[in-house]
Amino acid sequence: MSADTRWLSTEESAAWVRLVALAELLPGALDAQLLRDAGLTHFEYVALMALAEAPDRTMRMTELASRTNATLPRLSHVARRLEERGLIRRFPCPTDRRATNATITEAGLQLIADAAPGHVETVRASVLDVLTPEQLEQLYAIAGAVLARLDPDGRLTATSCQFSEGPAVARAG
Amino acid sequence: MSADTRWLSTEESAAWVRLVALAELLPGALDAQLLRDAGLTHFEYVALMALAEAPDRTMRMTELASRTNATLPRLSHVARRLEERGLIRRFPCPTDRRATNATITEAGLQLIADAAPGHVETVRASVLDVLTPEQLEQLYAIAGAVLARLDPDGRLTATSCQFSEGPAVARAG
DNA sequence: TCGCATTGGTTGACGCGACAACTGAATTGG
DNA sequence: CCAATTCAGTTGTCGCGTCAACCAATGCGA
Repeated sequence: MSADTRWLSTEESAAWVRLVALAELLPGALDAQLLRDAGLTHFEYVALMALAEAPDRTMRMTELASRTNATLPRLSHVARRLEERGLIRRFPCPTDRRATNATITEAGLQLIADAAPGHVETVRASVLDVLTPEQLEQLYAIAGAVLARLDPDGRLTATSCQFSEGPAVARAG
Repeated sequence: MSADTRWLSTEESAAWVRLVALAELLPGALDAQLLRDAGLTHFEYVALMALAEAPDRTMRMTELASRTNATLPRLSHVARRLEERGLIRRFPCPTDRRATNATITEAGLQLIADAAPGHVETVRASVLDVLTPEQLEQLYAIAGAVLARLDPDGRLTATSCQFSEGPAVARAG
């Protein structure tokens, strides 16, 4: 154990404290709005959105877990609840009988289509609209660098949980 | 309901996805290291550190909750566990008999003193050391802007959970 | 000084996520 | 072609955080 710890400078400490506060408060804010307006956790929303954007609206559990930065047990629990609510369906994969495929139902598509505008509004109000275009780019780079450390193998880091030109639902519906 | 939702641009979506992934993965990483090496949640660590740095190593529950971005019920539960472990003590405030004061014990001071180097090491390895000084400044500004939205009244946003020149424990012990 | 709203804090119930254990299917090595 | 390992997924248990309800003390208005 090295006794020569490099303690944090004032600037480092200040930035770190704010990042920690952000990481603490952001998830709660997202959950609060979505639960209130759509009865969905932010994680559930992201999972449903990922399915909606997938080919055939279907994805393997493992891949869905990767795309949503979740462990497999966690996804399994969430999938059971979503299935009980009729928002997704699960069925064994025909080519690999170990695997399970999940598909979003019409009810699920409808729900996220209804939830999307309010969610995007919240994301804009709480984050995107308070940043300049340069800051947006900086955030992209900074988060990318940190994620490279937190998820070295890059197996996680969902590539998409939003939309550039409207929800996939609109195109797929 | 305004039907004219401003969907996310490609740049916005990319930055947002990374921020969400960061907020999802960072807390788990911090908890994992601290639990493994010190048997403490990151939240418990922050709370103990706040007490260690407070005058008389004592703070009102309400203020401690503010400084740690926590709700009062959450802090109350955590405080009970910490007290059962002998890391803090609670006693009624003499001047306001509604209030409760919390004090960190010697055992608590010892524990965070032991835990601090490893934690700082993790913070450096996963975040600080992968950012340039400019990025550190950018992160400070970006997180500040977002926090102003998430916590408009500014009641939360702990001002310190780290140290510029070594842990307060060293000075106070 | 009485009545009422507010503040400070605790408690209990519930839901979600982590972890470990487990099942069954596929792969690999001899 | 069988044994051992790995992979995909589910389930049960436990701990933590949220919410609502609650109690006690304080402040405040009339």
